[in-house]
Amino acid sequence: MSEAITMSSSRPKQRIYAHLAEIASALGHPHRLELLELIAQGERSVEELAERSGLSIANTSRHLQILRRARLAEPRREGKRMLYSLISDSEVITLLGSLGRVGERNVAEVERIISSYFRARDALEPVSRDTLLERLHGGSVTLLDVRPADEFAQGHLPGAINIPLAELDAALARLPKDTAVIAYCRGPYCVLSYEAVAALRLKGREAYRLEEGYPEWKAAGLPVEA
Amino acid sequence: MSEAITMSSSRPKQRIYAHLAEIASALGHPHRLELLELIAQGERSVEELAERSGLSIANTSRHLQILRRARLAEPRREGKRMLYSLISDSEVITLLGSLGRVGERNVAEVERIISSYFRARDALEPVSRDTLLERLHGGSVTLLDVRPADEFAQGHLPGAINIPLAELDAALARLPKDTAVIAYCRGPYCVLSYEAVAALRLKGREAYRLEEGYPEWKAAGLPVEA
DNA sequence: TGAATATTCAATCTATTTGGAGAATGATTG
DNA sequence: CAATCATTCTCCAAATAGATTGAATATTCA
Repeated sequence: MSEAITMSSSRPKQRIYAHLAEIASALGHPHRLELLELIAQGERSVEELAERSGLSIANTSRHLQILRRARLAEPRREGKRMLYSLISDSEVITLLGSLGRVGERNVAEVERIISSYFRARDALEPVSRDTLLERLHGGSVTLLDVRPADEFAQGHLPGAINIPLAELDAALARLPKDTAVIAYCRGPYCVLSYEAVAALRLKGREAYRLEEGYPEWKAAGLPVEA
Repeated sequence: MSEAITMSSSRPKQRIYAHLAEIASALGHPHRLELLELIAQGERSVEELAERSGLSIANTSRHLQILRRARLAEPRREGKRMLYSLISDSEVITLLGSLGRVGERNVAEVERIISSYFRARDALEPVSRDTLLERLHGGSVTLLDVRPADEFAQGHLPGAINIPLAELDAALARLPKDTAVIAYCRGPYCVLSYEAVAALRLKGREAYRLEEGYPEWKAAGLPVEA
């Protein structure tokens, strides 16, 4: 029997798989996926991450340690704060994108949530990156970033206007009335842009949602403004 | 405070992340990564998987249930056997590839194992898919599949000769003496082809390792033979 | 030193891994 | 059709690992 060989009980492979499993485990908790989405916008302190994710500070810190040990994120100290960022942002964002694609394709409920919430029938069908580039080139379109101001400040799509979702009603005047609006936010599962589009449509504006967010744009190597 | 909005405590997102976390958790154990590598060669029964992974049947079955609930693999019944296969093989293989790339890039020890074991200095530097295609086109190269015969039978690269690693010494005659050999096996971390190359070089043959395996080739949409 | 941030600890609760025993399912045979 | 066999799944029990909170402990700044 060639079992000893066929069995592939090889040391180097198993050591590699042990590390890869640690990375996958680190992605294996909803809170950590959300933390990664937040960190992907730019470096952020533990306190901010706790506030935006709704977790306690201690728990946030604990989760961050796990991301850190798996080499997905890394902190740097700035005064009393620890600012976390992704380690190879574009590789990590690609990995998260791939995870999402498997979910959308293989898990019926994910597909259901996406098509019922993020891709409403009619004209809410999201705009792809290529379509956006085309329409920006054509001219008459306003690109709207609805993330909080500090996330916008750390990087955004070239030419985008920042109006955080909470201020959208008050700041409507800053959006040209006669051009279509394309809104984006943190990523494919972030609902800020979805809600912005709904709100704008209620006001009679022509609005669409970009199907990806700032991190994916940046990971694709497209130019960003800071 | 716009916390309720900024906090992104949105239902649809959290439901999606719960599913994605389940998928990631399913990848979060070395044994399951190895099972996936085996399943990626083609459908396989619980017994075969247990034998090749070195796990007990009960444990193998348990792990397979987890892959099943995460919608990464699926069984079909054939007589008394349950044959497991990947659900969207090319998406799943892409995900595994992306996981591997993050590991190679971010985890120093993974990079170390790979370059010391899989990429020995000199001429053992692995051959890329493009190089393979080029050299196949050029003619004088023998493509060698060193996986077990049943895996070969379920699909292999066009024109490949199958000599399972265990039989390599005995079957040396089947390899043309004057052309270089490029060997491949189950995937980037599979050691069969590595050992085949080492063995062939001991016999004075010119041999190289393809840096990817059959599943990656197939997932890339390239033609396969069965 | 005191205030602000982040990490670690202790405690608790829950989930995962594993082998072994046995149940369930489907094939085979008398 | 019953009896038997092969294969897979489930349940059990013990060990291990993970998640969460509040309290205690660093670390830095003023």
